[in-house]
Amino acid sequence: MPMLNRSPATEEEAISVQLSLRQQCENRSPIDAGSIHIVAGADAAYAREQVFGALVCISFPERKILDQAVGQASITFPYIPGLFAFRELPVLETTFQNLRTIPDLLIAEGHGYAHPRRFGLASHLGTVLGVPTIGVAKKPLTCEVRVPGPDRGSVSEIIDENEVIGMAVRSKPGTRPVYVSRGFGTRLDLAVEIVLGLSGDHRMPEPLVLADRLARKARSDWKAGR
DNA sequence: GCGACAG
DNA sequence: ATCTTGTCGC
Repeated sequence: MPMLNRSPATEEEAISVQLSLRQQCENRSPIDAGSIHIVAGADAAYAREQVFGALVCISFPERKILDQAVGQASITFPYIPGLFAFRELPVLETTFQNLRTIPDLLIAEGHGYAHPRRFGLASHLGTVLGVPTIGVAKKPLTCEVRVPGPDRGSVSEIIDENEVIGMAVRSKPGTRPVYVSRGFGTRLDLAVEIVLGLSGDHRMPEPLVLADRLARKARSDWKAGR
């Protein structure tokens, strides 16, 4: 089954795609925490014109690795803040096809609703795959955030245009907070709950740490064999 | 116009 | 994200 999706040719086209898919995203009713048993993390690593994707599924809340997959693609879109999804989406879709397990929830590295148009990578990926998602980013995108308290579990709201669009979460003491938002089929409170349930050993939730390592390994394996 | 700007 | 050794600090 060939993948006929092309990357947008212009920024304007990319933005209109976001505005269109956003409607579809908002249609999906949110899942609840009780239905989450398998959580996946998604990440990518770059080498020149190649990008390597990785997905790792773990059990929740036990954190046992259940399945994982990698994928490779050529880069087809530049990095533009606000349009980041168009850079990583193709390889993550390919990687998802290589996965044997359908996760109950997918964690993307980047923002979901906490986005200028409320449709970041996490929202976009979830909408395209039909899998509930949340976004976890290392930095806020557009708006500044109050700093949460020093204790693990402390949170502060990310507010834009008088709306709470995400949460800064102290996932590990002594490190900078992570920026959490809902994606496709999820709510912010659940997103925060999951992040706190899967972090602590590291600042980022475990599935993202594992996916990051796997993507880097896929890249080094590729470099070694050429 | 200038600076900011997920990864 | 990536290019990259040593180094300051807990």
